Amino acid sequence: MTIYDIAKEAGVSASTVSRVLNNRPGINKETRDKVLQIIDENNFSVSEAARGLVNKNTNMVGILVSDIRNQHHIEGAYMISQHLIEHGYCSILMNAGESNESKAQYVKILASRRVNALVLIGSTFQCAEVENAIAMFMSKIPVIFQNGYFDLPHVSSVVADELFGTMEAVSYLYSHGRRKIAFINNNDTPSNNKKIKGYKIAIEERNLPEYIIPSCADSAEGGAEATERLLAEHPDTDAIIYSVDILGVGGSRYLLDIGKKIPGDIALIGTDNSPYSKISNPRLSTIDNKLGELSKNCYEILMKAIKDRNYVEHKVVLPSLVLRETT
Amino acid sequence: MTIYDIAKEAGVSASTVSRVLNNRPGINKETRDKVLQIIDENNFSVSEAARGLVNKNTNMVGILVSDIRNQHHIEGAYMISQHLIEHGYCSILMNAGESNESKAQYVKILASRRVNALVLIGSTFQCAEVENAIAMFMSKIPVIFQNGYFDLPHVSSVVADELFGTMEAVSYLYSHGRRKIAFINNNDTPSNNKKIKGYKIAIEERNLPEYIIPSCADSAEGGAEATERLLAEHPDTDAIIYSVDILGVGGSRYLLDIGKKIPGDIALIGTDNSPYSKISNPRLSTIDNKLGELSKNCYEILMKAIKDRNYVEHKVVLPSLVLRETT
DNA sequence: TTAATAATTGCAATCGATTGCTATAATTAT
DNA sequence: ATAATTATAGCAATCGATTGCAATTATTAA
Repeated sequence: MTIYDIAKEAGVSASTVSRVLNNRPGINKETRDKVLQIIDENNFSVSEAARGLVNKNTNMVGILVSDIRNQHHIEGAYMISQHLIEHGYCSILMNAGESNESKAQYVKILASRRVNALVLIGSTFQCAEVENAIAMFMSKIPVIFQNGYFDLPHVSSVVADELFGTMEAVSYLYSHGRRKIAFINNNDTPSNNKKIKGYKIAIEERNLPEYIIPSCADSAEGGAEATERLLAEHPDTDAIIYSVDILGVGGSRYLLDIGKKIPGDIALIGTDNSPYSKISNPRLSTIDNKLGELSKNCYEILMKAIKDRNYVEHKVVLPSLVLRETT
Repeated sequence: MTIYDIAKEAGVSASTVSRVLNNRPGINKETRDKVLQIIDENNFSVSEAARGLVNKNTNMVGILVSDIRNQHHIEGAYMISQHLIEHGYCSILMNAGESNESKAQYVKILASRRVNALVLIGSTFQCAEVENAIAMFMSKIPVIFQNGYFDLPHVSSVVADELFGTMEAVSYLYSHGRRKIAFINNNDTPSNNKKIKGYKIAIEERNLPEYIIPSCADSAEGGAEATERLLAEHPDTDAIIYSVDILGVGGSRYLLDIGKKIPGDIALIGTDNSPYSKISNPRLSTIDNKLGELSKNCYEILMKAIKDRNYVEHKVVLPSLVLRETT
């Protein structure tokens, strides 16, 4: 069913139907009502694809998420897509896959769909492949990168200063008497690298020993296992910072199981202030990277950029410590 | 940049470019290479909208999720969209909003985008508004409803027999000596109603008292608060079934805080075998509704339905108990 | 050497909308 | 009653692709 079918039934031309559909002036009320009635009777809905073709505007925004199963990412994507819908835009939410090549591939797919803007959520997009894909296929449309940065003139960014966050955590632990502060990392991402860097700087500043577990599975089990590894290597550890909360949840569980007191023997700080940190037992202290605020900034920039294709902004938000039962 | 621009630069017609783009036979290798080179030099990507217009096929599938922040929903959506991508389809993932009207509205939006199929994830879609919207605007394309059922000839469904699951939980608790078994519900959804129904049947069968808390906030705090309410009303409660795991996590926390032994004094069973149930302390026993299996069935049906527009299937999967530390 | 066949490529219509311009009918002014 | 103006509605081109059919050229057969 097309506007021609509607036109025929209503005894008018397709132009008239189109004008009714778009509330254009200069249509007789009777004609308009008649057309509206036929549209309603036939459950007709306009093809956005055809409309987009002539308008050169798809009203679609691509949201690329590095791991859609990540609570924070999805929360950000959720906020953005809600706002988009309210403004008449439709969002194509995609999970970008593991490899850099596949991530770049998704950029190309969204370019083919001619999205009006692109939002990247997740630091793992920060790689040459994606940067190139954006430079090649998305150079004409606004891009907002949440949690990462590209040196491209039309790409806005919103990042948490994770280096600062981790430094704050070390600082807090130190000021409460901890001297053997460890860092347990899950995987190698630009975001985690910043955390490690912050940790190293803060540790070095205070002449403390560096206890780093560079990688482990991204799960409670992984956190438990890494904590076990850490203690085997450095039994005198008296504080642990985890690169993500879920590791801390598993870690605290393990430490309790082997009879350690938390925070008596060992203090624990996770990262991200995730739901896990709130419900874990004991409740996990955490570095709050203000992901909510990040997302909020992200869609605010997005909205401005959609209106004004040349709008670009770079925003940094400062993390803060949330102290609960593990410190 | 369009195929005409490419054609001009390559000194051929647009038809030729199109044939190269689609790997059609009957093009001289030299011509093909030349065209490919120009395409590459210009970072050209085909407009899927224009392509979809003539092919009457958008290669897009709509995935409507009732709450994208729900870990299970998003996991299902993730699995489906991964498979779609592998098969050359693009998925439009949308969060459908609270009200039934807004949910129906989203169906219409996706219809306008001319998706090739629609996946509904979440029992809350089971309402007249959405059913009507589908009957009106999506009557020609396959629809797969995960976790709910519509009496429409072209709508497939995949559901967990939650009634059975809750009955099993009661049965288990009863056979382990519990006689004051309560049910705590978060919100009023078709899915939860089935759980309550199963609870009531199983309770009645055994002539036990019905302890029901009909609603509470969908969070750990909500679960704690509801558990407190339950005990105020029925201090003799010796087992609780929660409509979702997160309530049980909050509940167990509260019970521990007031000095109850778990499972000594009170046994706890959550629902859905979510990550929360695995990491909570103590680890929560749960009714596993096999959401993973559900999603797997869902995309299998989806793939068949995309190939054969008339394919319809109704699948029921049986939940099972996962026993951990709270029973 | 000429006819027949095969290999390439282009023309033009089409998909489902939108819109500038023109044509016609209805009003109002003179 | 005629001219000028306004209100409506349609024609046809356009957006960026795809494809059946025709046209041209190259190749092979007779």
